[in-house]
Amino acid sequence: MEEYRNKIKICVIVGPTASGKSSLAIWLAKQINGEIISADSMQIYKGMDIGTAKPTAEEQKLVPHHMIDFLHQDELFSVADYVKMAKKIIEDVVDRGKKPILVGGTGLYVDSLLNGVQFQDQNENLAVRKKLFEELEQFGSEHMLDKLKKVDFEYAKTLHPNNIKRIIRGLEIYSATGMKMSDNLKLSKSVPSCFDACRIGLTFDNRENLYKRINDRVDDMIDSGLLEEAHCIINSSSSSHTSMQAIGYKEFIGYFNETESLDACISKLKQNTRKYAKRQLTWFRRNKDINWIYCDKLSDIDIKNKVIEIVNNHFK
RNA sequence: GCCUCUGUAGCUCAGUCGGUAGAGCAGAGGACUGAAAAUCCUCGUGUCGAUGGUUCGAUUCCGUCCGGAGGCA
Repeated sequence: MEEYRNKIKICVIVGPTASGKSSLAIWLAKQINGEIISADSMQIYKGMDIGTAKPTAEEQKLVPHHMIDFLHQDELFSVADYVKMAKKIIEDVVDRGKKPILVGGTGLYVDSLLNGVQFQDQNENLAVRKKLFEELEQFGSEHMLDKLKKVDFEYAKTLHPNNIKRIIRGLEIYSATGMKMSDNLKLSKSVPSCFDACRIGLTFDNRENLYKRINDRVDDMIDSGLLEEAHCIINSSSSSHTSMQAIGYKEFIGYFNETESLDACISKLKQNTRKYAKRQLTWFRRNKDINWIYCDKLSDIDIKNKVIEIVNNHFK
C-alpha cells in the first residue's frame, strides 16, 4: 500500500486518430492545472505539422506540450528513447506541482511507458540487423524462424514465418544483449509500474462516424497546405527514414512523380488513415482499464463532465 | 437502325466443356517489447442483369427484353 502511494498519478487520454484527443486534453489541462505529454510517434518530428495534426502554435501556448516537435525528420528514435525521455519529463511536471496528462495514439509508446517495459542497454547494432537481412534474403523466412527457435524457442513459437520484423528483432536482441526476448517479456511483467494511471479512451459507437471525421479532416489538411508540407518533407528526406512512414506524406509521392492523380492520392491517404484508426482501436480495446467514452453518443458538454468526474476522482 | 463485345461479391474481374461459384482490392476481427502512422495473421452466399425455352437440372446453351462500351451508317 505504501508503495502504491509513491506511484506517480497520471491521467491518460487515448483513442484513434481524429477522435478529438488533443483538444480534449487542452481543455482538461486548463481545468486541472495540467501539462500535456504527447505519446505520438510522428508528432515528434519538426516540420511535420499539418499531416500529423500536431497541436498548433496557438494551442501550444494555452498549455505546455511535451514530447512534440523536437526531432529532425532524419533522426533515429525508438520506444526506448521515448520511455526514457517521457518519464523524466513527467517527473519534472509533477515536481513543479502540475498534473501530467499523457495524450496520444501510439499504443506501443503509451503501454511501454505505463507498464514499465524493461529495455536493455544496447549499442547501435545496425550492422547486425543488416547481416540478418542478408541472411533472410538468401535463405528465407522459415530459415530465420528456425534460427530463432534454436536460441529462443518460447518466443519463436509465437511468431508466424511471415512476421519477418519480429523474427529479426528476436535474433537481433539476442545478439546485441545476450538476452532472450521471452525472458525480457517476463522481466517486464514482473517489474511493477511506477505510475498510477487513470485511462480515458475516446471511441465511436458507429465506426462510420469516426471515418467521416477522418475523411473531413484530410480535406481540411489539404486546404491548410498539406501538399506543400508533404512536398518539402519528401524532397528533403530519404524514404528509409522512420518519418517517411507517416501517413500524410508517402501517399503523395505518386502525385509528385506524376504517376498518380491528386484525387487518387487523397483517397489513398483517407483509406490509410482509416485503416490506421482501426488498428489503434484494436490495440486499445484489449486494455480493460480504459474508461471508454462514445463521442457520437454524448454531447460535448456531457463528454467534458464525464471526463472531469473521472479525473477528479483519480486525483482526489 | 444494323453489327460486335459486355452485364458474376461494395469495386475490378476470373470461372463453370450444363450439376447454384473464387481471386485481388475494399470491409471486419485479432496480434503487437528498441522502425509501431510500421509490421504480421484470420475471415468470401452473391436473386451469377430480367424473362421465356431446351434439359432430370441453366449463372453456363438458345430466343426476347433491359442496362453499358465500341464499330458501321
